[in-house]
Amino acid sequence: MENYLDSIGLDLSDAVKAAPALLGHKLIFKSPEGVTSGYIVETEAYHSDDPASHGFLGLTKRNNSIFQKHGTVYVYFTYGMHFCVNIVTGEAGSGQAVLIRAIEPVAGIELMMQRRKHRKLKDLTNGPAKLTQAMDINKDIDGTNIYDGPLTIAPGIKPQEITIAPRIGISKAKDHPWRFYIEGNEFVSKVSLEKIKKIL
DNA sequence: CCGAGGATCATCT
DNA sequence: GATGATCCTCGGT
Repeated sequence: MENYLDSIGLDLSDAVKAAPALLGHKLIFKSPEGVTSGYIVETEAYHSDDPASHGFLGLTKRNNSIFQKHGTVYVYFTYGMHFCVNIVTGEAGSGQAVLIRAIEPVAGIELMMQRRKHRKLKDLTNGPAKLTQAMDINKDIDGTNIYDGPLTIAPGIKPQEITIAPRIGISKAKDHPWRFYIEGNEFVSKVSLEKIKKIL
């Protein structure tokens, strides 16, 4: 057995398959200050034929890593102050990824509290830019790989119920129901009124 | 609880 | 010059 990811056969061949498959797994980041981790409770898929995907318009300096092999970490900076982290999926060059939108804090909570100005536990990592702030994830790890980089995936919890809902925070292709979250988890950024369907 | 508006800058047109 | 895969504060209900 090579590592955990191979052992569970995590399917990163397609963003829409990988997004729900990642739910429940533990996201671990080793920073110089210490290790922080949390269960992934909310994701969004960005497919290659998707106008909302950063890979849609082709290769640029900023999105280079979304065109690398699956498992590559793609971090981008937006709104002048925020970072968001993605895990690349599919064939190299296809330009698709899964955005990590929220996690449930597990380890390094004190550290995350400090970085988040001692906000309440529930406001620590319930949003894509909040979790990167709490874990201190930035452009430095853009292009690293979850198989051997500082950001990795490990065993976590088994979701009892997964809700599929429209993506949020974007202006294009909002209609694609490619947001996934663990139903009932209080660290999900925003519970949707429009629940397309539920799967186990 | 909820919605509106501001912050702030890399990237793209 | 405009935009954005967001967050926070503030004001109303």
